Amino acid sequence: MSGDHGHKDSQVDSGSRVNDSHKHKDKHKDKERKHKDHKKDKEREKSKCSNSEYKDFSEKKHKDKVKHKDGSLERHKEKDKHKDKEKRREEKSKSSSVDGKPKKEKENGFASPPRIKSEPDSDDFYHSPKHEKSLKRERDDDDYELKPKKIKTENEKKAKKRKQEEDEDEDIKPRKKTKDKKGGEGDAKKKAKKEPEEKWKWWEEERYTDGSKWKFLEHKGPVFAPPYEPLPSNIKFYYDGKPVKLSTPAEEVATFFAKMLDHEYTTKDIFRKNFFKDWKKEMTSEEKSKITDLNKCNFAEMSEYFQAQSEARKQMSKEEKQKIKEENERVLQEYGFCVMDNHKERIGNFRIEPPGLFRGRGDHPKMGMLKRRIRPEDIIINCSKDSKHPKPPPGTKWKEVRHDNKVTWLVSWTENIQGSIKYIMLNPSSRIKGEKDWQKYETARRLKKCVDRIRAQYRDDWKSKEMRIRQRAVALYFIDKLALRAGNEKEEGETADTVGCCSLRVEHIKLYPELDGQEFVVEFDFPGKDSIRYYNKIPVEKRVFKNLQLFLENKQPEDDLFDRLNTSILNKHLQELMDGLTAKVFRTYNASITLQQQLKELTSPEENIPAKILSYNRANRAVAILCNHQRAPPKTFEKSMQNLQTKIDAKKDQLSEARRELKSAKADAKVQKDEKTKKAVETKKKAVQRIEEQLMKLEVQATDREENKQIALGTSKLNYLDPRISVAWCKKWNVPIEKIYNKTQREKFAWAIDMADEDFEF
DNA sequence: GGTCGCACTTAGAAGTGATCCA
DNA sequence: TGGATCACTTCTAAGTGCGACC
Repeated sequence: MSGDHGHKDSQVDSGSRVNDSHKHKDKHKDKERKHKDHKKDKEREKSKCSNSEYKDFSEKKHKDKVKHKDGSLERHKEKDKHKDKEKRREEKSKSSSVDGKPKKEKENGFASPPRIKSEPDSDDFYHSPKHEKSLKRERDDDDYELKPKKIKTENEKKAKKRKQEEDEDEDIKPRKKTKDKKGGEGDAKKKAKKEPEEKWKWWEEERYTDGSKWKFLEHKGPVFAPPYEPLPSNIKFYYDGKPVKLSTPAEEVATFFAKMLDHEYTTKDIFRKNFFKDWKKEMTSEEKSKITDLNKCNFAEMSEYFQAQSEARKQMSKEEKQKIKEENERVLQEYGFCVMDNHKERIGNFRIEPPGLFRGRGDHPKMGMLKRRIRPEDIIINCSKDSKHPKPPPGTKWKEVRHDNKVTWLVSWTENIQGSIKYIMLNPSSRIKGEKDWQKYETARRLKKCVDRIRAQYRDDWKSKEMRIRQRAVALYFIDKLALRAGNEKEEGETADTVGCCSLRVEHIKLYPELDGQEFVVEFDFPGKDSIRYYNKIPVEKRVFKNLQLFLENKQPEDDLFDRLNTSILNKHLQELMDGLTAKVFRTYNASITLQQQLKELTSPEENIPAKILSYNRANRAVAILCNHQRAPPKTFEKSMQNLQTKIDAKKDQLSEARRELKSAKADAKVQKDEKTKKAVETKKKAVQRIEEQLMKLEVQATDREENKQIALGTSKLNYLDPRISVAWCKKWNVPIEKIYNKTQREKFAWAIDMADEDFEF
């Protein structure tokens, strides 16, 4: 079968990974040293491959890497770069307009021009007075894969829904007496009553095919961070043992540090250095001359004050808490929704990020820098011309109001740490996100149809005369087999040193002709996204192994493993193999196909619902391991395991006691032979059975928790697993969908829940 | 053809609040 | 009833990949 690519052997069972925030030597890197052997290398390759295509690429790479050599220029360059970016953005905004000719957009299978249809009014809609015309769109008939299923009649649908609810009830009834956890089915039923009956089924409608994302967009703009509230006068900051009254801007930045005092960050040298540098920029000249050493600063009183405040918040009365809740709800109702093409849609993040200290992951060179406060003057608003534009706070103005319907964001601003753009976008349950998600899984399903051909091709390419093709083929093999990320090149000194497949360096792999009884083993050990360690030992095919040996020849540890390859070359090649194919599609495909296979393998028809859910979680876990989705073990992990073990021990004692009682009851019954003692035996028997079941449950829970210690299931569930596989599985085995997806997840995957039947095949 | 900016997805951590249990 | 625990939500960093531009 196309989907089977040995994942189970290579990673699913790989128990050797460790979650370890990767500590990185500051090896990275003297660029000249890094490439000092390239000339030699190139000559070697020339003689081996008699290939001319490869030769310029490494030179180019070399040139690029040298260009930021002078660290002293970085800040100026950064400033200039930001200015440059801003300028370009401004120019772009001038030229970008909904009225302009739409640029060609490649949308897999989205190909026909839109046509506005009339749509009946509904409570779900939220009309703008300026926008009365309806915006239903037309679908292309050729669009087979993404074609929504035939719309059922209302009666059919209701009957089916009722039937489903009845079926679910059957499952739910016996467990109703037991715990009714949040997100559990009982709860879900209660909540379902509150949810509006009819949700907008965007997946049954036509899609835009001209590259536009919307025709009408209206929103209230962002919610800004609350202004800084100065500390009470009795809370002091001390320098060198003496109290120092700070100016308000300096005090505000000091509080950012004080709030993080308990965090490991504040012990890190880079963090402290960056913080102090940026803090000084906020100080008055007098403060600057007085406060010269961070080690002499004492933030303890501030820190205690914030801790006390946090404690006080926890201790607030019910009424006070309720008041805050209501206020939050009011803000949500006002700012948390927008109107996009006649539908009220939830916004994902409508609050502007508050100022604070930058928390980069891993050994981030910029950690501790001051994330400045974002003001209305930094904000670009995106909405439609004919909408009611959001108003800036009194006395301020927006940087710009733009009407670009080729993008999905509502608000954007440029952050000051990396100079990148931040956005306010819609919630995952929105049409715009859902369509994209659906499309992603359809692309992955198309890969399924041609993956055998692609695999045959890259295996063939392992023998190519051209080094660049061999490298491409080996890299693709890793991306496919190990679900590695593409590995874009990164600007040095700007971010933590992390890599993906194409950016692997020699130091990240070790080759073993034989290891633990296996031939041709490759050991990977590198910091991946978010500086999460990827550690894996896998046996590979001989030809891959030989190729890797060749790639490593005459290279230094800090040299690129694939020096003839980058993500752009790889993706260009993939695009030729299949329309819309990129490196990340392999991750989606392999994750989804693994889930489907594992579910088939692990689900036993005779199992009860909890056992089936355990099987589902195990299948999900197999994918999480494949994708290396790790988490730091919860701080309370050891303790909670200990508590669970105590419970298990107590339950075991209880079981022994119950068994003893049963034995003695049996003995009594033997002697007395009356109804009363017989009944007592039955009661004791039942008690033993019940305790045995409880014990088993606790033991399963312990196993599950232990297996999940360092594995995060959520990421794969939300981003890589085609939800239709899970929905079909639930329908097939009568498992309530609420057991697999919580409310938010059900909203995100509403399209899949509605359209997938039990016989859906990825 | 390469570089860079932009738009968007993917990611783990932190924060919050509901539920459990002594 | 209140503290502990855990599921869920929010936050925002860190990736990918496309396309404009030089």
